[in-house]
Amino acid sequence: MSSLYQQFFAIIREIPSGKVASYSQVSKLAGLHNGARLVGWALGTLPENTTVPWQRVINSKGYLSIRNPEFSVDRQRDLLEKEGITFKEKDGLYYINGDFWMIEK
DNA sequence: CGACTGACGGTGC
DNA sequence: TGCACCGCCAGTC
Repeated sequence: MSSLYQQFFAIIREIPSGKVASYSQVSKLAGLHNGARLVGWALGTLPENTTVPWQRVINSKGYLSIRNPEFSVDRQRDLLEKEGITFKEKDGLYYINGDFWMIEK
């Protein structure tokens, strides 16, 4: 595990319930100019039973773009709805309203 | 060791 | 408005 992982995970753990952050925002907080892909890759290495709130990290458009079967979109949406976040649906894709960003875009 | 890839994003056309 | 291209860093082949 490189310290970069720890950076990402530490930041993600600080996202409050009911709020979300984008991959880009997380990477910037970790000191990278644009490490969005890295954040996604790092999250993909998490075990299924991780304590990291991975569901609170989404892409900058507000869409859930997860593809990993261990962490499906349905599961992510379910977890976030339990935290009070509401979704809209379009063409089979789910996206948030825009009032749930931990950091303004 | 080089090329490719990834839960992405910004820029440019 | 939508799409193609490039960059970000680490891991794998």
